[in-house]
Amino acid sequence: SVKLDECTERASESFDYEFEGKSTFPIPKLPEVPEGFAIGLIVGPSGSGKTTLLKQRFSLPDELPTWEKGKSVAAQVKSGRLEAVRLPAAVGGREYEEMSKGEQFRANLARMLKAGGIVDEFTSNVDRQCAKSVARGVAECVRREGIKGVVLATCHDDFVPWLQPDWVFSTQTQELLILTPQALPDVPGEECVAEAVDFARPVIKVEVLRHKGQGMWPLFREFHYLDKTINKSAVFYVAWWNNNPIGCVSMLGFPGAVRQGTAKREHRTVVLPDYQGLGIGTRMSNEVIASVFRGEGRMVFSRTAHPRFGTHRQNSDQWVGTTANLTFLPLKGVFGSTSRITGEFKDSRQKQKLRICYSHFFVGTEEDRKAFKASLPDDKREAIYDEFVNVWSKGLQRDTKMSSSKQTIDDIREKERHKLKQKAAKESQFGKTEFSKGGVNGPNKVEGLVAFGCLKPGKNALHLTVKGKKWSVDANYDRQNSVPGNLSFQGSEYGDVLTCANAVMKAAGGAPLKTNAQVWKLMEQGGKTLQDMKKEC
DNA sequence: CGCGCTTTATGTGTGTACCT
DNA sequence: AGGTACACACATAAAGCGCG
Repeated sequence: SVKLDECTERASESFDYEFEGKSTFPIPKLPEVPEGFAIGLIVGPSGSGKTTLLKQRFSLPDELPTWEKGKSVAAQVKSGRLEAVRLPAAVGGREYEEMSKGEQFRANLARMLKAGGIVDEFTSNVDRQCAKSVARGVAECVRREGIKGVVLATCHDDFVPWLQPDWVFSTQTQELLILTPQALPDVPGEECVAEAVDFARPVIKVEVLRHKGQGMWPLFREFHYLDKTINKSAVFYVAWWNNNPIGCVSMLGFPGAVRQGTAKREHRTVVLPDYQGLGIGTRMSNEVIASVFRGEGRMVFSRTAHPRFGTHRQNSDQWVGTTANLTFLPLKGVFGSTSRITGEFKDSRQKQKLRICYSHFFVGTEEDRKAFKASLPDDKREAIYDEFVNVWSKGLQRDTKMSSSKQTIDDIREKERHKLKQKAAKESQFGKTEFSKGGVNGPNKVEGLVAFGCLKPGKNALHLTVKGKKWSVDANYDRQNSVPGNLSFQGSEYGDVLTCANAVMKAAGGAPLKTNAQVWKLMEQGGKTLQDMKKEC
């Protein structure tokens, strides 16, 4: 627990992360390790519980070893230890305080090479070549002297072959690997020089590959900022840096009669915490989206609540806003699907309703668009491309309008919150409704609210019996004064009546009802059952 | 192997509220 | 009365998975 101050609040806000001053996280569970082991290794990313585990299971000392002033480090460690940690004699002759951080780490390591020695942040302070060399030195020393029970924790695992530990535990996958130590390999270019410092910005080469199935989602799900679910039909892409998966993107087909399988949308995008802040997320996502756009000839939509992602797209000429840009999660009305979400993810969805979300349409570069057009099916090329240009130009219009209105994100958020308040006021006036997946719980649970959007006042509505189930609506309802009248509704809501009616119409070979007006007409005929009407078809 | 289930968020069509 | 903005409901493509 920490005290909430302005800085913490601002930090949590800019990551769109709700923080109430308390954070909890599960401590990894380490199974029993082999009796009498020599070296154990705990591996996992920063913040995954390595240190906590060391404290709980292996009594990690709170303080580092103390060093006497005016006395060389070499004089305060056992013989052979400096070689083991690859500290040159010239360095070992110095006082502890005169050493660099990397050298100090190795000096402390030299002191911990004893039975039950516990070392956190193993090789964090040295370059990777040196790490391998140190690992080999430690392994040699431990084997030579028959030291038992040394446990090292680290966020690297590149030196494992040179350490040959008896077991490795991953705090990320919670897996314990029991190993049989093998002969130690030589470290190429074994001499360990002082840590090289490179101020040049490194080039990060990330490869994004399609991954069959969703087997890798569990690696990323914990780090998705809102939601841990993934759609079963999501096509999954993984970003690799060297041989490490560092992020993922998934794409879904876009539903809708209008789109007719011509569009896709982005679904889940995650960059693992250790790699965030490098601009990988937006590039990775753009790469996948551009390839779907160019190669598959699909228009691409994407909706995000993440401020960085959204802002990037707002400022990019490769994206235009859609009608849902800069709104809260659409509240599909009191009967809408979002209000029916139950179970494990209800809370995260509820929170999402209070976030400004960005919705964008990918338009790419000139070159992207050429490739997109080229990959469209011949017979529909012009039609789909026209549609693309149409959506694009509408988006541009909206963007222009939006930027000329000079509204800030805060203004929009305030406006959206106001809307929610009004909705809540209506609910408190007419009572809150309860929903289950199949519709409304029991009869009469929806009075008032159902009349808001669905039924005309003063008209007797539909009385139906379908498959033995009774449907009746008596909508004597005074809309002007917004007071629920004598409304009773058995079965379900308007949408279900429509669906139900259409099902019968379809079975009977009639035209489906398309408009509310048609449904009302149907309702006005009151007294007839759908089965009766079916006979008339 | 085939079928059914599951999931998402858009544009469109429709109705409603509010302003001038 | 007309115009604009807002609000809500609807249909739906697609891939994997469980099940028979």
